[in-house]
Amino acid sequence: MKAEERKQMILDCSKKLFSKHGYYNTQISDIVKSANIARGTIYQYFSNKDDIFISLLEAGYDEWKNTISAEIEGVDLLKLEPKEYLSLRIKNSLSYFAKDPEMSNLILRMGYGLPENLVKTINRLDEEIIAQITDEITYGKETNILRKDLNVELAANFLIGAILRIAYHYFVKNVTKNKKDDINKITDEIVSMMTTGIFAS
Amino acid sequence: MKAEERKQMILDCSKKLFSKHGYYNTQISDIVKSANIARGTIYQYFSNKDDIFISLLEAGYDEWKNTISAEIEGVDLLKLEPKEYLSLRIKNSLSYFAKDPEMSNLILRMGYGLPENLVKTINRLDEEIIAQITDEITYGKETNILRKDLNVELAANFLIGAILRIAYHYFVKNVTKNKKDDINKITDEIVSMMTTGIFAS
Amino acid sequence: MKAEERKQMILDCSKKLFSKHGYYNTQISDIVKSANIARGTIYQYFSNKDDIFISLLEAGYDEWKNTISAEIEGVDLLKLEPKEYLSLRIKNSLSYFAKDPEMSNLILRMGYGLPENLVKTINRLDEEIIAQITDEITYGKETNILRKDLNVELAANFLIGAILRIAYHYFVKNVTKNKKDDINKITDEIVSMMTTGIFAS
Amino acid sequence: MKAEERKQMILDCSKKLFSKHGYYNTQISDIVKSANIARGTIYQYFSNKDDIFISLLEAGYDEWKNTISAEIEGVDLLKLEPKEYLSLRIKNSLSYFAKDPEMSNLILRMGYGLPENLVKTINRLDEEIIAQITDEITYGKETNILRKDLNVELAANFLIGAILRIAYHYFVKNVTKNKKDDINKITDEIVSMMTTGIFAS
DNA sequence: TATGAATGAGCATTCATTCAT
DNA sequence: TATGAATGAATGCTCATTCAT
Repeated sequence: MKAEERKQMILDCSKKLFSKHGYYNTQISDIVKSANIARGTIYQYFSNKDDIFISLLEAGYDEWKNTISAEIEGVDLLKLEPKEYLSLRIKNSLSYFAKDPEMSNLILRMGYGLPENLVKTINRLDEEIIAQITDEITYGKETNILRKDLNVELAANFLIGAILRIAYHYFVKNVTKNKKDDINKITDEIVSMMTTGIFAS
Repeated sequence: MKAEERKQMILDCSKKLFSKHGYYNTQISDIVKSANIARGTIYQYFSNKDDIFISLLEAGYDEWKNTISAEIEGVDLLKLEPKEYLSLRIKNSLSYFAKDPEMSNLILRMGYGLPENLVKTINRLDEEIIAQITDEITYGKETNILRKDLNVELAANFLIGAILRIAYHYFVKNVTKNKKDDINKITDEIVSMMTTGIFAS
Repeated sequence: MKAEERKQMILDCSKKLFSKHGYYNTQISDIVKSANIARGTIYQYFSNKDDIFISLLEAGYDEWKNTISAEIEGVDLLKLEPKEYLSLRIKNSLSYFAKDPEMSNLILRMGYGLPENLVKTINRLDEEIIAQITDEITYGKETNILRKDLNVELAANFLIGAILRIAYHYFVKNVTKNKKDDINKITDEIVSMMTTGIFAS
Repeated sequence: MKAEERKQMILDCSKKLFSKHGYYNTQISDIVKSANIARGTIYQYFSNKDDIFISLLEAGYDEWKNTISAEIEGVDLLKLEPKEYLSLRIKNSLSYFAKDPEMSNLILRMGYGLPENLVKTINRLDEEIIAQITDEITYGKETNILRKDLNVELAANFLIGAILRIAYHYFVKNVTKNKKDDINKITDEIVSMMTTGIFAS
């Protein structure tokens, strides 16, 4: 087996294991067993455990970005209907994630690298939150406040995903000084997007 | 110091440390040092390291849910303008996260529990994705496709948060059989929400 | 409750636990829970864990010795038939052990204080040895070498008990210089006892 | 050093230490120090501390059983005088224990696995019991009840070993319902063996 | 005398990485 | 280049004992 092939094989095995058991619960010994190579051999291809994980992530993000761009080549953005354009972009991303659930898990899941029982707890708590939102959206549909054709499950995940990301971006990663103002502005913008969308009329 | 106070103090110290260094890189010895108690004392209040982390998460989610609900009490949902209602709900959540960034970090950040250098890599890759989306939104504004008043940074995070969450929900957590159909349906729904919002006209 | 009564109650609880789980697997916290007293109280009656165990053993051995002697008082040794005398002595000891199995366990069992799975292993190995001896005694009876009325199970335990004790006494506890001579002499004496008994003809 | 040799060396070092200090007071760190290997190396050969101890016991019992059987091969049991046969068997066992006192200690000693001071106490109490029996046997000889040529020390250990083993077997391990009957029967059998031996006349 | 929270030394085990062959 | 035995720092948890109340 060629060096490049072998390196790729190690990455494939690692992806499976990291995705299934998380970073800390995947041991080098698991990887070498799965790849059917000797313990030391792995260090001929990667400088350490981190290096493997990072290689995977870099490759995953790269492919994601390429997937997004690739199919847009040859399409004149300005000739596309705006909605079609957005649609195309979203479809590309979703296709990428749908194609490779293991890599998607590495890129998307929260709390990877935690012990299994903690992950369970997190999932349970998360589901409680989603349930609450789901109930409200259902109620909104019944009372004719929300569109009858709204997919409740999807809308709930959409909203929670958007809002949590924003909360993390503005209040954890970049802590702003004037939070109160921010909250109002941010809220208004979200509401505005959820009301009239993002397109110019 | 009363037992309840001491337990709370341990939780506070743990929250700081878990939030800053993640689950695996926070050692029991760090916590006891920070709480200025003896190694064994912590096991009088918690049965193990997991228990501390779980206690924190449970409390955090609880407070989040209470924050959401609390201020809605006494408000007649049906008497509120739909947009006002949505606004109130979002504001409550954001307020909660803005108020306690450490807990927010535990609840919101992806990849907690990973070694610090991996988190750095993830953040870098994430930023590259956001940059790409940001560019496109900016371009969309310049070309009058998107609303001139759109906050680019916020819209980018909004979109990426919503889409990643949905990708995780449909393609990692609940793997569907007919992915192709799903992708199309999901995409249409997202586009629809981003175009005409979620409200009944 | 009087101090003396309470001390006795602690000893009773300890005896049960030590007998059931061994020295190392009986924790002070188990004892205080079982005795329904506070953690610190136990140290008002005993200086430490060892002290409790030793107190139990001392009391047990004392009672054993008393049981042996007690019923002999008033009996003129020389007026008793030799066999009756031996019989009385053995019966007294057996009665003592039969009366208090928990204490007997503390005094008699080999390997107490070991983790449970080790004890299991020891028991298994011991049974294998006994099985081997049992087989031989059975064969000896069938071939008319041994008395037809011999209780096989009892004889096997009798022999193994006697021999192991002697081996321990002469070769572990008091290591002798001239082992070869010793082995021969010891063997002869055992055979002699097993042939014509211990009594003067 | 070959793998098999190294494993054996670890076992040898462990045997010494377990025999000297007992199971609980022999630490893994003591073993690795004594074997002059790294802490982790021991776990390449044994899965845990128990495993080492069990390996030792299994090997010890195996060798014991082999020692017993080995030298009997080629000897026609039926052509041997009964006493010679018994003699051979006992000699074999004693030889085994005399040859390897450390292993013998693991197999024979009561209470291994207890803290050193407890073992001391047990030994003291045990000696008191033996002293009492010794005294009586001496008296029996002086009064011509017991054979003049009886080795007092040996006979005392013989009797106590046999009786304690039987007590443990019948009253601790297999608790019988009708103890009183049992005691009488057992006593009679013991007395019978100590009077006319085990052989068919 | 009784309490039980606090203590902290002690220990088995894990696992990424090295390096001689 | 491949191997896999050896390494040893690191860590969560236990539990007998103390002591202020």
